[in-house]
Amino acid sequence: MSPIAKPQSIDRIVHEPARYQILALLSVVKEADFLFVMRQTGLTRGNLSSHMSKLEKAGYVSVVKDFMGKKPHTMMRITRTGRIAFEGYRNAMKQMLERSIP
Amino acid sequence: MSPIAKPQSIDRIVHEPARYQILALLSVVKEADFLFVMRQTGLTRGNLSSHMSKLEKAGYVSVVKDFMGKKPHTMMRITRTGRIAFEGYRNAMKQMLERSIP
DNA sequence: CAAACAAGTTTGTACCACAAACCTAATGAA
DNA sequence: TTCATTAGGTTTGTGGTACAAACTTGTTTG
Repeated sequence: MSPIAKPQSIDRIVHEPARYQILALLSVVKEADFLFVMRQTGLTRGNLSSHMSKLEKAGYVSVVKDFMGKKPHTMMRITRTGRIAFEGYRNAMKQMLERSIP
Repeated sequence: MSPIAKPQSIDRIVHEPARYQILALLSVVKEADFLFVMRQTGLTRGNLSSHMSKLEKAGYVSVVKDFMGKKPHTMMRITRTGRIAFEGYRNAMKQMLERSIP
């Protein structure tokens, strides 16, 4: 009966605040383009790009690049897996924050 | 009126789950020795040692080394600053987890 | 044409979490 | 006594990471 249970299975992909923000945003819209996400989250292009890669590699978002007129245009969506991971993280963290602290 | 507010000021010292665990434990006891914290958290000696250093450097815990009989004995407590940081983190995270998600 | 801009990607840097190796003193076996 | 093991930690080594700055590729503007 340990008073402080272990925060087992904190998903490190979601645990990073910048990525949490991205997932939180994508979880409330059908899709969003790169610049929109950049402005909403306040991330720089470089950071957003690398966080997006990590999320994509984890299968948490899908990215579609096409052209809008003649300019490249990157759209992203949260995947089913990503949504499950996001919700799982929220629940795990809520438990951790409530647990056994007077 | 951004739907996803920035998780401004997530304290990175507390944000690491291992350190959160340590602070959570220390927040409910007057003091604890190294081995007790090690067993409760499940951390290895090495990891606990380095996390303790980081917490001490941040001023979040105080560490007192003396001898118990002839063996070294390390006691730690959470500081006032540490308790404030810990509570602040919990509040910030709770807000982040509740905020604007349907 | 050249210079500036748009939309991203890659590189460089400083840090970090964890495990493995190490250290110092005490104890146990022979 | 001498050698190995244990106790209680600390230091080092490694692989990874977040962020900013530099770069890329194509387009628009003067």
